[in-house]
Amino acid sequence: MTSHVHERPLSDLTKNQKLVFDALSSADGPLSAYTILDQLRDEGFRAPLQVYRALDKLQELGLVHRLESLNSFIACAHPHCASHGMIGFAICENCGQVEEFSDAEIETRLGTWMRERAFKPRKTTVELRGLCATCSTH
Amino acid sequence: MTSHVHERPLSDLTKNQKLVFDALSSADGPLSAYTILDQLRDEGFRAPLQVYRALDKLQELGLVHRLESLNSFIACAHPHCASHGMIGFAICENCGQVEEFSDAEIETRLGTWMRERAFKPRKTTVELRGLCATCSTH
DNA sequence: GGGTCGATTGTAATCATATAACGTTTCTTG
DNA sequence: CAAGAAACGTTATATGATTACAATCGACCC
Ligand SMILES: [Zn+2]
Ligand SMILES: [Zn+2]
Ligand SMILES: [Zn+2]
Ligand SMILES: [Zn+2]
Repeated sequence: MTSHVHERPLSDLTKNQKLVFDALSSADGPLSAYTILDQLRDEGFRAPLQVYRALDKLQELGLVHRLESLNSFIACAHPHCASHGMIGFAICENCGQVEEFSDAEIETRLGTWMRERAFKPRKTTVELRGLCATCSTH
Repeated sequence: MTSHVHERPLSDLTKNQKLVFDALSSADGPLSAYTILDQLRDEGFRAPLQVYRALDKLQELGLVHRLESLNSFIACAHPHCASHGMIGFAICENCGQVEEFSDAEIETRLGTWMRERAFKPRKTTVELRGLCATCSTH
């Protein structure tokens, strides 16, 4: 049954998808597709497409997010992000730390803007780049 | 005198900067760096760096914006965008149209979020991808 | 004019990110 | 089992961005 979006359990992930997801989950920051590829060479990964295909699926499931301004990927910090319309990221350009957040007010505001213009959203990107609290005081 | 940021008039742009800016201004949508390069071959452009260097400067001056989710660039639709902290783009994935906007409320909200966490912003990216009014009804 | 310094330019080589194309394998369902 | 859908493996290629180095230009001062 696929008439609506299920919460597919992690155990339903394929081998490659699980490997990529685990790599992202255990990382302490975002990873590029090619970094993931390198980390999974020992597991049999040979080509970028193996990573990109897994990433596509994981993003579809809401388990992974793409950071557009970094061309890299990060495991979702929340349980069920697929339900959110807007997800934001604060990215520290010094230490690489990424904080994921959402804000109902911003979501509403963007929703209003789009509705007024009959713009039908598919994906919303909000990325703040700068220095985190720790890095901005050093 | 360079003790503070001047509004450098367009006439102060160098030859390459002006060429790149004109290419973006006369385009009806965002252009990639390599598309710009191709368009400027007749003007003597030979290498990507000639484009990227001009783009860097133009972005610094607030005359051009980078669309992170498209890896491409667009001339600013407003006179003095450098003064805005937050600029948003609504990008139609069907026709390529891009609408630039700003929203004081969202800006405030993001500002609050960052201040509370002592996050020092350098660049804020807000990009809505989807279908414009025209394309979503066809 | 000559000297100096910073910004800009030209060019080649290289790195980094992402997809196309094609065939095979595995999973699911009837 | 048959048949379609999804995932996979592999090669080649497309697209986007930077490093490195030498040459040139422009503003400024002596
Ligand atoms: Zn998330
Ligand atoms: Zn930091
Ligand atoms: Zn602008
Ligand atoms: Zn459209």
